[in-house]
Amino acid sequence: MLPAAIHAATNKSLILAILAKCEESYGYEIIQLVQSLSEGAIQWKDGMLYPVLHRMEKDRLVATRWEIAENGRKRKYYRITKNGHEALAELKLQWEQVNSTMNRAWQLKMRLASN
Amino acid sequence: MLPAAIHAATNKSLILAILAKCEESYGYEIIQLVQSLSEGAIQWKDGMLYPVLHRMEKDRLVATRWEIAENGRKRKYYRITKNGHEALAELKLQWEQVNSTMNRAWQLKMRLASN
DNA sequence: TGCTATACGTAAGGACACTACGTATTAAAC
DNA sequence: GTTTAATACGTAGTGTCCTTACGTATAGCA
Repeated sequence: MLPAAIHAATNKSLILAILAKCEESYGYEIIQLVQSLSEGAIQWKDGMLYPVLHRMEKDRLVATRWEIAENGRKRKYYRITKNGHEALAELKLQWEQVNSTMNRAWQLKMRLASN
Repeated sequence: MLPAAIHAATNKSLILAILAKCEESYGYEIIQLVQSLSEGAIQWKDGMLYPVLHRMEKDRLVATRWEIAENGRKRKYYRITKNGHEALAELKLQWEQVNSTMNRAWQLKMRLASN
């Protein structure tokens, strides 16, 4: 399994990116979407996702409504808010900065002292 | 400043990548190298770095020696171990998987249901 | 003499991942 | 008909680890 730190660094971004494109989704489906998007590399347990969603709701990054789905099950649907869109843009920028740094680090060729 | 989660997800990789290319480095220099590599995006405080280095030493990812530097200061030099090289390779692979997922998430075009 | 840069360290608080567990419904398998 | 798996939500407790705030010490410069 991926390290906890990777999960912590990516969970909000992934959820927000998914909700930015679906008009709505719900916990169980998000877990499957992330697994599909990552080609199996990221497999969230439900106990890992729900606290994140609750925190994001508290922070007004997402809004929710309960509904009885067509299959008779009770579901809590999440949608992204304006705050959520702003947070997503910022997280994306931060990720790109850090990813560039990681790539530079892996390509280091003994020229550290001269920089 | 970057979120704590980003730091947690990247600090070991950055340190190991730097030490894989320098034969040796030390805390204060690593902080400056990371700042330079990231073009200022990542600015570690010393109190954030040293606990990470100590944990990595305990986990045998790095080995250390004390030395009096040419400027008369006492320095603790770190070098990467075999374990460290292996950990770096694994962390790099994990990062690439997750980065691919992030990129796919940001490029989603409403085709979630069909996958 | 005082300030800044260099260089190391720890303590305490807080945030949060992760496991384990609990509840409930539907559909399929046996 | 009964069990199992899939669906769907949730919380409690443990442990990890970031972060701030300190503390120690030397060198160089104004």
